[in-house]
This record gives sequence, C-alpha cells and structure tokens, in this order.
Amino acid sequence: MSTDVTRERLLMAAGRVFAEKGFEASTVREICAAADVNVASVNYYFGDKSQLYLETVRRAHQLRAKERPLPIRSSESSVELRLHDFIFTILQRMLGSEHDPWPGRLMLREVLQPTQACREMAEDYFRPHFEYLLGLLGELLPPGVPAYRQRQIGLGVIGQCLHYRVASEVIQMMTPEEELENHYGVDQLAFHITSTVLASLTSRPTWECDEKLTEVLRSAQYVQQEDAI
Amino acid sequence: MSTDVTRERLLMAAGRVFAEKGFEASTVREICAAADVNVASVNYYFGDKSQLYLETVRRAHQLRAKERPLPIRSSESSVELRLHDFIFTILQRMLGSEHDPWPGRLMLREVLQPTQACREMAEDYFRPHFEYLLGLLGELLPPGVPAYRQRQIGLGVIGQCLHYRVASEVIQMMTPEEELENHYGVDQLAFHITSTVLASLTSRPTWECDEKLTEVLRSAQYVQQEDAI
DNA sequence: CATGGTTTTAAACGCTTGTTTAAAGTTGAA
DNA sequence: TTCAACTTTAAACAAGCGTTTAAAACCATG
Repeated sequence: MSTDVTRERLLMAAGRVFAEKGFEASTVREICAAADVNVASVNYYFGDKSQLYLETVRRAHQLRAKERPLPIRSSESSVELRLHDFIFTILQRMLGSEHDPWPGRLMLREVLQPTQACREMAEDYFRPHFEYLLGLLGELLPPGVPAYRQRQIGLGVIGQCLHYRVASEVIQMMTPEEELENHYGVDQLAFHITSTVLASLTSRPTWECDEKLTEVLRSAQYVQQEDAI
Repeated sequence: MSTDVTRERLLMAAGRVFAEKGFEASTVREICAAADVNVASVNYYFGDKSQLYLETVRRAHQLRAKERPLPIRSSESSVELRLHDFIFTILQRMLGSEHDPWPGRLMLREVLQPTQACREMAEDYFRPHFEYLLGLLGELLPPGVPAYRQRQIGLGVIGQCLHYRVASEVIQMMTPEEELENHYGVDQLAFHITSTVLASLTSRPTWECDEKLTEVLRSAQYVQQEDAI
C-alpha cells in the first residue's frame, strides 16, 4: 500500500471522531475501526493520540481554507454586496450541509477550548477573514471611527453568525417551528444580519447614538463611559 | 454528618470538574478527591456518574437564576436604560470574574452539545431572559415589524454577547494588547453593543436598509429575498 | 448501654484505555 | 531469488476507569 494511504485514512477518520466527541471521549480503537486500520497504526504514524489530534486540527483548517479561498468576490462590486457575500459565506460554512462538517466542528471545539493547535489556526484561517471584514467595514464607516471600535463591530458581525451555530439546538428549542421553516435559511439570516449591520453603520452618523446613550446612562448615575466619542 | 453535606460537597465539586473538562474527561475519582469524599459516595447518593452530571447541570442554572433574578431594573426606567442593563448583566455573567464561574461554563457546554439536561435549562433560564429582551425590543421597534424579525434581532444581541465568551481566547489572540486593556471591559462592551443595537433600530425606519439591500442583491442577480418587507 | 438504620470506608471487580511488542507480511531493488 | 527495509498484525501490557461489595464507623432512639 502506498505509504500514505493508511496515514490519510487515519487522519480523516480521526477528524470525524474528534469533531463529534472531543479529544478525551474519542478512543484510538474507535478511530482505527472507522479507518479500517490496525490499532497500532496511530502510534506507528503519529507517535501517539495527541499528535494525531494536532495533525487533525491542522488538516481541518487547511481543508476549509482551500475549499473556500478569499477574496469572496471581486472588489468591483459594491461594498454592501461584498459585505453580504462575506456574511452569507460565513453562515454557509457554519450552517450549510453540503460538505462533510467535521472540519468546522473541530475548529469550533478549538475556539471554545483552545489547545496548542489553536494559535496556528487563528493566524492562518481566522485572521485573514477578520482582516477582510475589517476592510469592508472601513469602507462603510465614516472616517475617524477608532480602530478598536471597528474591531468591535467586526466581532459583532462574527458573533451574530457564530451564534446560530454555537447555540443552534437551543435556538431550535426556543423558536416556533413555523419560523424555523420559513425564516431561518442561510440566505434569510445573511440578509437580516447584513441589513442590521448596514442600518447601524450608515443610517446616520452612528455616533449620535453613543451620545444619546451616554446621556441616558449618566442620568441614571452610571459611571460615565470614557470611550464614548 | 448531616445527611446532605456530603451530597452537597459532591455536587459542587462535580460542577467545577465537569465544567472544566466535560463529562467524559472528568473522572469520578477526581471529583471525589476534590470533594474530599469516598469514591463510593457518587453511587451511594446519585446512582451513577451520569445522574450526578444531570443534577449538576440542574444546580448550575438554579444557582444562576437565583443569584441574578429578573427583572433587572424596574420598568420605571427608560427602555434604552433597561436594554443597556440587560446587555450589561448578560455580559457580566459571561465575563465577570466575581462569582465562581463553573455554572456558566457548564451551561455553555450544554448549549454547545445539549444532553437531556439542556431542555429544562432552556425553559427555566434562557427563555425568560429572551422573552424579557424581546419585550424591550418590542418597545423600541416601530409597529409592524414581524415577530420573526424581532426574534432575529434578539438573537443578534445575545450572539454578540456570547461571542466574547465563546471565542474569548481567540479574540485575545487577535486583538492588540493595548486594546484589550483599554476597551474590553464589560462596561465598555455593553456600551458598544447597546449603542450599535439602538443605532440599527431607531436611527431611521430600519427597513429602508432592507429595501436598499434588496435592490443591491437584485442587481447582482441574487434570488430576490422574499422576506424583505 | 444497647440497637438498628444510615453513612463511610478500603478493597476489589471487570472492563476499557493508550501504548508496546515481536512476529508476520509486503515491497522493491540488487 | 535474496535480502533488507518498511508496514501490518494480533496479542499483551500496565494503568485507569466506573461501579460494587461487605465490613467498619457512626448516631439518634429505646
């Protein structure tokens, strides 16, 4: 057998199992059975279980990065359209059921409880995506909005998308079935989030709201917000 | 020893361990050692490990519900203030370091990978909070906004808050240290999220943005969004 | 003090875990 | 064909797992 076939099968099977159950709950024997490979192969090819896990995480974000490279759409299009595209794509990766979902699941596990494999993933995968989003926001925002505020807006966008993935089962519990069927498609959620973000950014100088809210809080004897413009 | 002291110590120790490592990775022996209790006590008081886990999750959201009951502020105050209060409180529960964080951690695990203990938690804890938020949004929104849209806005608020918890370590990796120190306090994040939400809701009839975005997408040959107003 | 039910204890159970071993099988070049 | 390196295999290993057991310790009540 060509030298890497076993290694490759092991890697993919491990990805699925680790993604489903997490590192501790996954057993070497289960992985090897899924890969149709002898138990000793893990140690032969990877040294031990934890190094297999590490390689699996690395493979996960490599697969994801390759299957959907940035930029998502040419910069010929309008900013609004590119923002919608970005959000749509993120949601699609999180909720879409086309591809095998194990890389996404595994990456989510790493986000929630990072191991040493996470740093590399954040740099190679998350950072370029986030930078791209920040670029779009920079085009949309009036000049003078501080960088930290732009980043917080970006985190808000990602957070809204991520929520439908992280809490998908709880959201399903708390949403009427009729709504789930009719209004929770990826396209509909992307539309909603994009529209909301655009509304908050562009409808007026957003920062009037800052002032108003600052006033409201002051009158309620809050400590004054120092980072309000 | 009063009959329930051991049981109680076990419950609390188990909460901490389960929250930290998850069900599978936690061992009965470790829990009992942490509780300073004999190994057999788990089976004596709870039957087995999984029933101990169930009781632990139940205790988690009971603790959380008791320590910060709704309503957060009297309805005398302005809607904006109550919204800020809600968001501030949610963020505080997620990021605040005052109390022992195990109940929150455990609940997050259940959200991400629900077991049978999750449904009860969603009904007793999440739903009333979400309904409260929906009430606030209802006061802020112009009449005629469909219910599903209100819920999606609510999910957006929760999602933005949750993000700082779920992805806290990745966010730390990708944010300049200076920003983390100066602009990521609970009060500052609450201010930002509240202001953003208010801006998107109240600055103009939000739904103009829907129409504009719909137009943008149509001209880009997207399928027309059916749920745009 | 004696008694009977409750709680705690140390030890052991059978089983599964990750890992190792040494032998068997496979492969390709000399 | 022969030989050496690489790969696969079944079996075994010690360690740790959740759970059970039966005896010891405890404690309020008679």
